[in-house]
Amino acid sequence: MSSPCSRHPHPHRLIQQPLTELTEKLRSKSRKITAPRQAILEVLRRHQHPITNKEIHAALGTADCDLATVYRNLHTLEDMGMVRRFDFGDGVARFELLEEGDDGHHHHLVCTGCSAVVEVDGCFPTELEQALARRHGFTRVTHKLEFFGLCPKCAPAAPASV
Amino acid sequence: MSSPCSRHPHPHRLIQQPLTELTEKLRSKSRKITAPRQAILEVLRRHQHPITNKEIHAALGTADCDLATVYRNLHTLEDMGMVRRFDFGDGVARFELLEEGDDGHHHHLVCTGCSAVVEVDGCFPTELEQALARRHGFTRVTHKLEFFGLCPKCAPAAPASV
DNA sequence: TTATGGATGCAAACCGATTGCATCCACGGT
DNA sequence: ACCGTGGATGCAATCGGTTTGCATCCATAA
Repeated sequence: MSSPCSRHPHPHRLIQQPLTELTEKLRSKSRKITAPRQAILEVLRRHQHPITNKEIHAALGTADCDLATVYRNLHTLEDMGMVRRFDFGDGVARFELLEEGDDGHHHHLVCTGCSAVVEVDGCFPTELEQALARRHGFTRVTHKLEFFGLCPKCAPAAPASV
Repeated sequence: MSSPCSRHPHPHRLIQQPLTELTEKLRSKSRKITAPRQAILEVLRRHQHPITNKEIHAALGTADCDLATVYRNLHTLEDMGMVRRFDFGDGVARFELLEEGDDGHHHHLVCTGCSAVVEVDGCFPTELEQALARRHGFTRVTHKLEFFGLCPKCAPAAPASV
């Protein structure tokens, strides 16, 4: 359901820095290395697709902590640039752990049937984004872009059109 | 703050069908033409940028109705294809009235400072979207895309970079 | 070892949005 | 022009995701 596409690997999502390296980053910014934080980072490390606060909380297992703590820590990690927040338009925030030096800017292809997620490499409208910024005098322009569709498994019985 | 760019008009947002034509569309789908509905359509007609339920409710004036009625009617209008829902990522739904025959697919450039909105004509990643769909076997692929940045008025005192 | 400020647990609050239910009224049928 | 009916509305309760106030706890530096 959420296995990466084998023919078109997305390496930036598969390799992950070890936990110690992550906690070291916490230490370097004088944030405390607590049990909930380590557990949350461990969960994030194991997931290559955006994951919700609730899913993180559920995946903590024995290292359980309060849901509010999960929310607070994801804010902290986001502020520190260690995770990136994604919005699939369903009113639930999702997060991905970032590699060192990666700003995490990429997009997803989400199945509207089963919620399967494909990581999309590359970013398209960069030139158009700059033209847009210039035209309207905007600065620091970025964008949010996500794709939605039906995955092969969820394709309708009588396939209509592409 | 929200005046359309004069050098690059966005006609699809400026002309609007008369109210009678809108209510006629309601009648044709056997929905009742009620006072709240007319008032809501009138408000939508006057706004060329996406507007929230709460903003619509506030703009009703004398034709006031319950906020829940606004929510319900926007669902109805969306189902009928008369309005399109947009998501600026702040957890609040926004709506635009659609022209006859327009599916409303377009994007926005939103100022993160003052929330000014510029309508963006044209749609970019169509070819890439199809390539993406093909590659992963997805069908009926669409996308959500919105741009964010700082408008000229909100540009920082010491401008950094584009 | 200590003290100190950040982190946590718990519960309440918040906010956009939805819904159950009684009442109301727009509209087709007569 | 009048009825009857089912959709529409008002009101209040509810829901789900998220945030926050506060007392307590504990990771870290001194």
